[in-house]
Amino acid sequence: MGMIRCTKCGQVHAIAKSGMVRGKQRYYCKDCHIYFTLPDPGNTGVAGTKRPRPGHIATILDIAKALNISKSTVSRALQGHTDIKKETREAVVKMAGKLDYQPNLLAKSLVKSKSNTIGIIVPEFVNYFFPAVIMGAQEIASEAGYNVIICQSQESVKTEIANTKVLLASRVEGVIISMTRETSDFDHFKAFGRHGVPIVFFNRICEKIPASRVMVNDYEGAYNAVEHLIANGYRRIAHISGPPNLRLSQNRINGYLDALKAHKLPSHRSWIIHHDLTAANASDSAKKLLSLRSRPDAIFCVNDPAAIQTLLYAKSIGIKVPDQLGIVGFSDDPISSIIEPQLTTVKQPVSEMGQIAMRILLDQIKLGPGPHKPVHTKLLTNLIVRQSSVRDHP
Amino acid sequence: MGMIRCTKCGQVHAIAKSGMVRGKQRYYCKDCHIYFTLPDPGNTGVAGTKRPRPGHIATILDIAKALNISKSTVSRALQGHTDIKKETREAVVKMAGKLDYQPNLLAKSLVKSKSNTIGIIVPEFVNYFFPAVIMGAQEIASEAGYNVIICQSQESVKTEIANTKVLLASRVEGVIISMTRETSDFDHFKAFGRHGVPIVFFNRICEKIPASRVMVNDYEGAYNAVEHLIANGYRRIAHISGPPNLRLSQNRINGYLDALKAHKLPSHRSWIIHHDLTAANASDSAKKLLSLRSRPDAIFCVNDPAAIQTLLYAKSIGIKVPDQLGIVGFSDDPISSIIEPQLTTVKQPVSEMGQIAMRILLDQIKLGPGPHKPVHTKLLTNLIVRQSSVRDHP
DNA sequence: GTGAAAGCGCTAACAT
DNA sequence: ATGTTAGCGCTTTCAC
Repeated sequence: MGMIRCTKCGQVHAIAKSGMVRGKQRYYCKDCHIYFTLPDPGNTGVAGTKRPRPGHIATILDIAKALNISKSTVSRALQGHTDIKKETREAVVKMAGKLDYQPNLLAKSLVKSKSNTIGIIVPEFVNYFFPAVIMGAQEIASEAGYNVIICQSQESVKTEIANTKVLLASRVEGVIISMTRETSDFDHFKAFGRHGVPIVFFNRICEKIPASRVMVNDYEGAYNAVEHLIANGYRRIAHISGPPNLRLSQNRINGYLDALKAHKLPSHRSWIIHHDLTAANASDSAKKLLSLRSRPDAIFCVNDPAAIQTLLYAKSIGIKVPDQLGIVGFSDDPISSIIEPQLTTVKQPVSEMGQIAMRILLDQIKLGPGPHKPVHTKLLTNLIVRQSSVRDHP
Repeated sequence: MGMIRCTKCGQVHAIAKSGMVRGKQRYYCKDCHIYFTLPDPGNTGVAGTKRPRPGHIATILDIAKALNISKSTVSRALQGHTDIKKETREAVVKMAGKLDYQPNLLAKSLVKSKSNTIGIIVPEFVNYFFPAVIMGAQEIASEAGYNVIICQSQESVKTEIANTKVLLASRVEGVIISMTRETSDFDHFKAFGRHGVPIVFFNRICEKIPASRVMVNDYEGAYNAVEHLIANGYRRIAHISGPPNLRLSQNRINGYLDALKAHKLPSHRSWIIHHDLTAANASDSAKKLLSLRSRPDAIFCVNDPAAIQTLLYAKSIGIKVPDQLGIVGFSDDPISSIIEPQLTTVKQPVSEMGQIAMRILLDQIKLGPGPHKPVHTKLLTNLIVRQSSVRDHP
């Protein structure tokens, strides 16, 4: 073993290498039965005074060393533990400030097996709806001391699956989801359940998963909207619907159909068009409907962006709204009150939706692991009557 | 020590308690010099076969045990290390699936001192602008394998400071920021620099920090907008500006003033109103300007939401746009092309702004620690002439 | 009231 | 090709 001498007996003959400690070779003296490492050559002063390289972020250990106390004490002081001497706590806090200490949430989450993080998955960010829901949700989460990771699935199942992986890997404590328009396989959502991570669906819910849901009364909202059109003298009422696999599309169609039925009005297969919720596609759908030989005199749209495209298209080809065509949307997008004529719409409580979804989720988290009874919340919509559906002389 | 017997010699007299291991009491036999723990009473089978309690998330150790290999091998197999036997890798992957293994990013980030996470701080989510920028940014981040934590400061410095703390604690590798309208103290941003976390400001930049910036040519955009108004015969041109401490407000004011000066048109102190960028406040500002004895015949607005409120207010009191009042906005919000008359606006590349900010940030991260030369990017705007500023007979 | 040490789940350097 | 071990930064028994 060369010139290594035991720190106790000074002998050289009985020394063996024995692993590494903090990057330094550890030796073992077979005579003295002791382990030791060589003192740092470049640091002949007090042992362990290794000053932090620049760019090093201070840890509780740095604070502890600086104050000559243990890191447990520092940890306790920083957490506001009661049984810590007042002066000690003050010294720790002061030193933390001096060393520009920033707690490491990753380490904390790891040791506590609790990330204090909520995941949110939404399909897009383009329209008013989802950012507004997120605002509401984030507000409640912050109040409860939770952070939020927001994911956009971009209406792609593949991305949605990737999102769930990231959230799972980030050990979120719960997830709020509005699905992709094309999601029809739900295994990736089930992974949350298997790992005890509660889910709350909103708006675009998944019925195959026993999870909590926040929706609006889509059926009644649609029913009222169509009834309103009927009351205003419209008789040939068409519907631009959303993707057929979304429950909200089905509910709104049913409300639409039942309102027609209740008033003994005809419904045609060709008067219902499913579209994919993109703006371009909505205006195509409007075009299709308005080129029908049996042209509808009113269109109820699954959401405001579709209604707005419909309105714009009608105007562009010289169809007068509301005289020749009545239009009602769903959501109350800010554009609705600005476009001319102003859009009649079924207003849904958007920000509240996010708040309530988050409250339900936090409750489930508080209840701890194990499956809980899902909560199904149905918020109320109300019809905002504006110009696009009201004729002076029906 | 009661009835505890040494696992080697079977004696009882020389046993001492010696700390805890994995929740179990460890004992020491003074005769044999060995440590041991008692076998699990409820698990008399093979030692270490403790099956996972429900709700337990599988770790690499679980996979390792199940396959009777070491966790390093599992770790390497999962990372796609080259020097792993093919069969071993396949077995590991298969078992990972069977055990529903989900990697723990917190642990990985901790050990690698690399979180693969970027932070974004924006003032709000209400208007089109910030969500659109975030979309662009997130797109680039995902491509590079980075996750994003989005924070809303809600135009509150206090919240903004809290946001920086969270991001720092989450060990984000970089941050993209658009400041609060009221941010005038910048210490909380400096913390990022001190910890080697690069920042990129966009839109609402901070000049007191030597960080990268992404902006548009605010001055030229404003200049062109005002020159366009002048070309259309407007002479008494007012300006609804943003919060005075934002650089973009100053730049746009300067462009406005210089355009007036270049064309020898008057500028009045009372024709420039600062507002706080909320919708309600914008319409107040419009009201103020339009009640002036020397009423302006055109208004250039710092952004589209303000221009839209101005337009709505003018219409509400019967002022004809563009005949009696010319209006130009900034941004090209989707509403601009829908409102009537359609709004002339200085279009800025919104999504690109997010993309470029993220690219710059990722570059700085790649360069590693240490201060780097900040990159200042100025994107080009272009004037979209619509109806709100074009008179048939100037 | 404080310290010592185990351990959260993972990676990487070293040893074999 | 695989195992052993230390350690990322923190919390939390347990011991004194």
